[in-house]
This record gives sequence, structure tokens and C-alpha cells, in this order.
Amino acid sequence: MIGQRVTRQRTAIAGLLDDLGEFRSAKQIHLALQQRGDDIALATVYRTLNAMAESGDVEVLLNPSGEHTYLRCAPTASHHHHHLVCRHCGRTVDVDAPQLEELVSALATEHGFTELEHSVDFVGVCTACARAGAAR
Amino acid sequence: MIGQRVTRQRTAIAGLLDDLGEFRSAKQIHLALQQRGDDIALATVYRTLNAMAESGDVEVLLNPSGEHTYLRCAPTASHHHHHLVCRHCGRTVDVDAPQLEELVSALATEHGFTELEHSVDFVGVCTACARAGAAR
DNA sequence: CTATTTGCAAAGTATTTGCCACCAT
DNA sequence: ATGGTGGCAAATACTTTGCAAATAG
Repeated sequence: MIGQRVTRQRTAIAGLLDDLGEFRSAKQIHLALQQRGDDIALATVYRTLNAMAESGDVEVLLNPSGEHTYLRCAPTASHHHHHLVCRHCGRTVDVDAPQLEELVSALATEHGFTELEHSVDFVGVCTACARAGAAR
Repeated sequence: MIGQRVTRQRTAIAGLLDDLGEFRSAKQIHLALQQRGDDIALATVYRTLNAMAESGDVEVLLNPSGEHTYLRCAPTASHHHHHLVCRHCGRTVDVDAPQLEELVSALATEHGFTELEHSVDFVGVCTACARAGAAR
């Protein structure tokens, strides 16, 4: 990685991600950009998101249907934490769970596992959607 | 679902899954079947695995590269538990983590989420692979 | 006998890549 | 000027589906 250029496309994508605050698929992001008037090739969206993911600028989550979804979290300093994601509306809540960290390392040690990954993001139904869903 | 027939293909797939004990992709399962001499169409493998997943006979995990992987766990009575999966060799360890359950429901309550899903399977590196990897 | 299941190939979806024009630096 | 970038379309990878032939019960 020698040079990273600031282009209209990258600025637009970064800007959109900041506004979203929820996990979104590349397709959704692409669509949202178009609706804003930013016409960017889908391939570029993918390339940019991949690059941002690799450099840690966005978090990637594989949703149940096998799509990659992307989220830009804390604008700047982002410490390790997890998310509750609403299955219906996509609303995302950041959670700190120090106990979870402890638990994970305990499990790892106990079974001789190292480098335990736990991009643990829980998927559920948020209050608003639960109410709406109850009517269903 | 009116009738479920026992066919050569389904028997073979179920049998293989029992022998495996590790998360495997549909492709891998298909290949393994061929090597055993069971010639089954890939589409059939997918159809069967999907059916087994839906009826809860197998657990599905979306691996980092976006493939569905399938595992048949406890031969019979399987209670709720989680897995440690080795990133390298695929070795799987079942773990009970009552604290995790508690933690999850605590988080859910705290933030008003319901139906919190946590097919939490941790991906790490097991002892054997860690040793092997150290040589790398 | 007949409804379910299989196999094949084609279709579908998500993502990546090759290549050339283009623009930020 | 010039090398990183973007757009397009073709390629790839995984999975699903339509339909006729095979088969379990």
C-alpha cells in the first residue's frame, strides 16, 4: 500500500457509511449512493469496502443469507466491542461486554485454542420491531 | 412436508456427516461422498443439507469466506451448546457455556432486544495447528 | 401405482477481476 | 507526467431451480 488517493467515490462511500450507523450490504450501499446522486460502479463499492475492511476502517459481518455487510463504527477511536443487530430494521446497538471477553479467553485456554476470534455480533429483534411484529 | 423418503443419497449423506464431526462445506461433503464411492449430484447434497438444516438435524455455520458449512453434532439428544472451530484443521470442540447464555439474555434485556440469536461459534487455532503454524 | 426424489443443466446471486480510460497528486 | 483508480463487462464461486427420468413405499 504505497498511495491512497482521495477520490469522489471514496469520499462518498465513507460519508455514507458515517451517516448510516447500521450494517448494510454492498448492494444497499450502492443503491443508497445512487439515491444521493452519487453514481458509482458497484465494483468500485466492493473494492472500496474491501479496502476499508482490510485497513480496519469498517467492520464486516456475514449476515444469515451469506451477504457481507459493512459498518463504520466509532468515527475515530474505536475500542473492542460488540453489536446487537436487529434482524428486521437493522438497527445496531454497541455493547461493551467485558465478561464476554473473559469468558472467551477462559474457553480458549481451557481447550488449548489460540487466536480465538469472536466478532460476536448478536442478531435479534429490537423493541420497535417486536411491537410491530406482534401485530403480525 | 407429507412424506420423507429414505434414499441411498440421504443415507449416505447422513452417514458421512456422522463420521465427520467437523464443519464441512457442501462441496467438501460432495467430494468426500465421491471418494467413498457414493456418486451423488451436488444439487442433491445441497437440497439434502438444506432439508436437514431446516429440521434441525445439522447445524449451519457461515465461514469467513461466505460458504455454508454443516455439522451433525450429538448423534441423538443434542442440547444447546457452542463450538470452538479450528481455523486451520477444522477440528471442532463442543463447549457448554452457561455463563454465555446468562450474559446474552442480560444483554438482550438491557437493550430491549428479543429473540436474540447466538449461534456463537468461535473460530481460532487449536493446539496442534498452533504448533505446526509456529514452524511457518 | 404415484408422489417424492434425483440428476442434469441452466439460472440466479454475490463478489472479483481484466483492461483501458481517467484523474488526483 | 504517471501511477493509483474507476467503470464496464466478463469471469468466478456458491447455491438454487426447472423438468424429465428414476424410485421408495
